[in-house]
Amino acid sequence: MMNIMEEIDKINQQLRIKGYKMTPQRELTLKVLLENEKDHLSAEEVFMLVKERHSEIGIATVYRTLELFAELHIVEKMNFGDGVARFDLRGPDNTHMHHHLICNVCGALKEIKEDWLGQLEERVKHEYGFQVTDHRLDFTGVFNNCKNTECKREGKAKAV
Amino acid sequence: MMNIMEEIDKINQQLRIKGYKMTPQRELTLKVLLENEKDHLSAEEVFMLVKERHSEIGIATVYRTLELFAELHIVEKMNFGDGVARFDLRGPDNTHMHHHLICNVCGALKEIKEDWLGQLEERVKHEYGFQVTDHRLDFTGVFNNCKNTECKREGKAKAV
DNA sequence: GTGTGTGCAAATCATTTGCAAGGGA
DNA sequence: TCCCTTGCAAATGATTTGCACACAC
Repeated sequence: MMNIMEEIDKINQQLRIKGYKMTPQRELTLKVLLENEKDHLSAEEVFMLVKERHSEIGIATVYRTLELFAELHIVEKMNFGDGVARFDLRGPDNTHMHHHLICNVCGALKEIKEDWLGQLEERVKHEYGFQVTDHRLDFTGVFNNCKNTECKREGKAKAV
Repeated sequence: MMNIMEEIDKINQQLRIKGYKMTPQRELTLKVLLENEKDHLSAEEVFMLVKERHSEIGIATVYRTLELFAELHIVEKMNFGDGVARFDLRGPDNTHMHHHLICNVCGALKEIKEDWLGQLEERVKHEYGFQVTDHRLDFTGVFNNCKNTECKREGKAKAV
């Protein structure tokens, strides 16, 4: 993975190209996302983490920033069924090539950082006449080594 | 696909086993789901369709019914990013073996009624020590024959 | 200055819940 | 009777919006 400052620079450029500015709020939001890349943070979680370093920020700004990042394909807005939107950084080229394993028992969420769907996308193209631009693949189940039998899916999307 | 009355009977039994009753509201909700199997209806859409035949029903009942059906694995509660939960009937054994194609241009949603993930589930099991119980696979992109270039994803999950 | 970005508070919208009443075993 | 179920209205909680102000080019 790239250096955080490099990432920020690159996204700074992306913003400028589209006529947006890199503000302290946006930069901090980005840092928080980069530093917690493995967790799939909700807007509220991002807000609290940003607030630790920049206490004047308002939650509406975080929502607006995340929405902007989603439009620019910097992050992906996902919903794992716990009632809040969660934000997942995309890859270096803003590609989306990872999948999720979600443990039913402890709620842990692990990423598979590979793209397993090349063949299936070909199949979709030929059999269904559908040109794929993005995909989403989540597996739910249980980790063999999941010890956490009492806490049942408490709505946290914590990295494993 | 099975006869609607047979389906209802079967689900009736599932309910009884768990100590629940088949009420007119539940039966109508089920009928609406079966009759619109290809559309992925939201709770509000189900509510309006049920209301046409049973005008006294309250929307809370529909929410509670759909939640119950989801617990019993009769339907699956899904989120396609348009801000509402949508409900997808499961197969005859309450299995979940279909995938989605979502057109970015017209918003159409088509189901692939096959399970393409057997191999990948094996891979997850061996490489990640994760026992899969369910999965979700959505592709977004464009249908080659999508004519609908002006209407951009209006939030409807209409069957194609 | 013009337009973009921000914080605050109020508004919105889907969904959930409390509660009193209905109805079947 | 007991417990499940329902409709209504009110509550909830995440997200969005209106607005006045601040800031950068």
